[in-house]
Amino acid sequence: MDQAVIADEEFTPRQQAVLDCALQLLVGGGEKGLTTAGLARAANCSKESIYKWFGDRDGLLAAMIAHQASKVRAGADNAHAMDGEQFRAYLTDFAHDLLDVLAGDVSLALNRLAIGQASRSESRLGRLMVERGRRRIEARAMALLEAGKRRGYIRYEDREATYHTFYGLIVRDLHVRMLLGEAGARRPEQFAAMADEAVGQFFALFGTETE
Amino acid sequence: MDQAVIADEEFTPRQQAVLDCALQLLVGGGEKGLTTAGLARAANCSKESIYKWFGDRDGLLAAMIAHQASKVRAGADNAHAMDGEQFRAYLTDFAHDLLDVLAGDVSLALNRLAIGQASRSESRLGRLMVERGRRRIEARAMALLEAGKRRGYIRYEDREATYHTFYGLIVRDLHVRMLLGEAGARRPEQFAAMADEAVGQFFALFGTETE
DNA sequence: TGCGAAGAGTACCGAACGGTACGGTACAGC
DNA sequence: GCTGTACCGTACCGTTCGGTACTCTTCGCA
Repeated sequence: MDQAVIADEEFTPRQQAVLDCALQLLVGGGEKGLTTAGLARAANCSKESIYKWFGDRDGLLAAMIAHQASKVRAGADNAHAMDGEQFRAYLTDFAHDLLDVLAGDVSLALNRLAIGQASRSESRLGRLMVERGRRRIEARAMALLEAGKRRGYIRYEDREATYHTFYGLIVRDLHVRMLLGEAGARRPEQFAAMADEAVGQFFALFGTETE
Repeated sequence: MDQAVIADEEFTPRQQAVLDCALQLLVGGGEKGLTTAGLARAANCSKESIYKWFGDRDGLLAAMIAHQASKVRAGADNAHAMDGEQFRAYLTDFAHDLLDVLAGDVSLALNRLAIGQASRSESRLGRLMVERGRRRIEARAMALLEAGKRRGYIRYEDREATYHTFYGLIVRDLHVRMLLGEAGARRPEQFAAMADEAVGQFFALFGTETE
């Protein structure tokens, strides 16, 4: 809006290396751990190059978000003829992947960064975060739900609302608690069980088999 | 832990006024909008007094959280003989109150602050935030669930898990989206409908009336 | 009336950070 | 060999902010 929006165009390998280094610094020390001087030192590049490539600090942060989002690949949408068991397995996979993504170090650090800056400037980073990171996995879920409905495994009226309910059943308050740094909230070994339970509840609400 | 933990003891009225002013600054400008000099100017007090009262900046932030938490009053737990309709109404009230609290300006600002600082220092503020703000409303919900179970309106095994599911049905991904500054996420006029729907889904999962 | 505590207002210090400028170096193309 | 380009490393600048010190006023109290 106020500036040329960072497009999907790839950065040079050198720039990507710098961005990865920046992400690492951000994960390690939070927003205060990511300074231009520190990044230049850690990435063996000059501050001048950083400013030449990304404009200013906000441009760097936006580039980091775009770069990280470009690395997340949406799971292939194998919507071939699936039976009910496969559909349930796909939903469970999605739930598990969602929990894994949200609990990732880089994801948490970037979300913390975007949230910390959300108060002012109408949150340009927050918008980027939602559009780049969220839409992708959301689209995967939407396609999955649509396929399940078409085959009669589930029924619903509003697809968006249904997805949001599914999301709530999976994530609950885990995301915010992880963002707050609550150590007990990150238990990846329980993600499988949590995904199973969420899918079970989702079928209880929207399934067509029993009831 | 590392310092004398701020207890519930009340601050002096003068100090509370300063804390309220600090909260206002935080709401208005985010973390960067809250500086000691700015607070001193806005609250007509001296920086030296701020440091004398609260120690350092972290102490001020912790005091702000404690102060704000002390203002949130948990709804009276009217667990008298209630019928199913009343129980459902209580749950709906809880859901609506929860959405209102999470969407509040001060709550969002404090959560953003705590999340922004959660990366380092093992998130002392985050812990404070969870313990002070969350436990209270959580306790109210727990008591409500317990009463509903005792009277046979709902059934469940794990009370904590049941509460978390209820929370997920109510909040979905709204909280994080509001924290990210997504304008479309704050629609207080829809909170009533959302609370209704969440309670309906909750009963579909845990209710005993119509299987 | 004198005294001491509390606190406002201000000046100040040191450190950190964003951003810029400059010198030095490797390399590609001619 | 000459020149332009890209880039590293570093020094530098202006600003901001956390935190401290000092003065002056107010007010309670004996």
